Amino acid sequence: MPAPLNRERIVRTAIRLADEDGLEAVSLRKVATALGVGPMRLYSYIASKEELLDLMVDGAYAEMRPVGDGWREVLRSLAETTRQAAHDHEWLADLLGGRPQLGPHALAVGETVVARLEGVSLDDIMPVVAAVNAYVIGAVRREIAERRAERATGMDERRWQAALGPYLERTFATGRFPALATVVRDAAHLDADDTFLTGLDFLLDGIEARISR
Amino acid sequence: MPAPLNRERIVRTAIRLADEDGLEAVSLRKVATALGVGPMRLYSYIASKEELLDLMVDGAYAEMRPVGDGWREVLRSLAETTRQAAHDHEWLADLLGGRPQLGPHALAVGETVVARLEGVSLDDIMPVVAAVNAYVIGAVRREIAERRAERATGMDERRWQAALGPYLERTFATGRFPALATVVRDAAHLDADDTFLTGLDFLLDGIEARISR
DNA sequence: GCATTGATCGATACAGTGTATTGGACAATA
DNA sequence: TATTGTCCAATACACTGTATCGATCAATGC
Repeated sequence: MPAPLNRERIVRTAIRLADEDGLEAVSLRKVATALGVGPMRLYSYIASKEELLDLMVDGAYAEMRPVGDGWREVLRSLAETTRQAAHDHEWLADLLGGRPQLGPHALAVGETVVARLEGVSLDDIMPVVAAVNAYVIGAVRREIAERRAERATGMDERRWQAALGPYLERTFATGRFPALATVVRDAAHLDADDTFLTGLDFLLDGIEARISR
Repeated sequence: MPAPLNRERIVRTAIRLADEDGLEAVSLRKVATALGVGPMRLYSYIASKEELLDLMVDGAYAEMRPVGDGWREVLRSLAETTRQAAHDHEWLADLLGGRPQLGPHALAVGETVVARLEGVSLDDIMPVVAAVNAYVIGAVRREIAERRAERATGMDERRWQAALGPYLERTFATGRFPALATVVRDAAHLDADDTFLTGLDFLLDGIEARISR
């Protein structure tokens, strides 16, 4: 008999399974089997699968370490550490924003960020942090979704256009989306990093305008 | 025998079920039953449940009508019409951003937006639209998640603090999250509309700075 | 020391899921 | 008329989350 069962071991196992084979590989039976116990044993430690998913998310928050001096650096770091966590745990993109994050590690991240937001007035803190979080969640979801789509349509990840070229080419050939076609065909394409950072800078610039008002 | 079966009728039925009882009420069996056919019939029109979900999302895009003169109004309108769709179809919040949106109605929304973005240089269009979309998706997800949590913890939706007060009160009483506690306790609280619009304005302000450069 | 109670935990069971497969009815062809 | 091919419904499979029940075993009362 290995270490005794507890919430943390259950959550760690679930995270491992999700890292390896995606969120749909996380079933209570599989988690239980990986731990060498019967499925019903888990219900001594968690109330439902939903709670397990919440605990997994909070486990991911435990890896996030926002740092930096000054509000801009801190918010940027919050964004990047969240994005990094989603890269390490792609299933996080499916769960982020899906329900309020009130676990201890999520609150700890929030505490660290808020505590370092010098120069931001009390009433501005919530809207500012909420906006950055919203942007990051949306951006990370799209990024992971694109990554999966690329992976699904052959292992080519060189360029969007090459991957789903046939479909888009055909669609644009109908002439129904001329403006869109021009952008996709002729505009410069940023890579994932630059896209993320560019959007983040838009937001931080806008926040700066408010802050220093 | 009613109208003949087709994709559109299947999707409309699935959307109705999701509107009424949430996304987890959408099973192929239930959709089929509502249409008076056997479950397997649906596979003549859709390849999998995932495809049905994609079609539902594209169906929601069909209701979005971004309008306005000038890039700022258009982007604001895009944000608001997306948010409105998620209010009309809460399940949309669960699906938005989860996979690339390439259906005809989603592309049509993109076309409308891009076509109206006068004054934005070609290379800026994609990052700008992507940023607004990312923000909206994240913001809407959080908003819907909060709404559900409020609904779950009793029908009170007056104030966050009142709804999950006990848990937060207890947590803050530990003194581990002093900065967070101060913000939650003492800062002004915006309602959902203002929170959404404030964050959106941050982003649009930041975009404006770039555009007019 | 023995009987009884109470908690603990595994196995079983249930209702539901997405979807593969199979078999039969019917239309079109030879 | 015989045969082939197409369509569609029913059955079946493997799996899900979780309620329930029965047995095991420790602690308690006499």
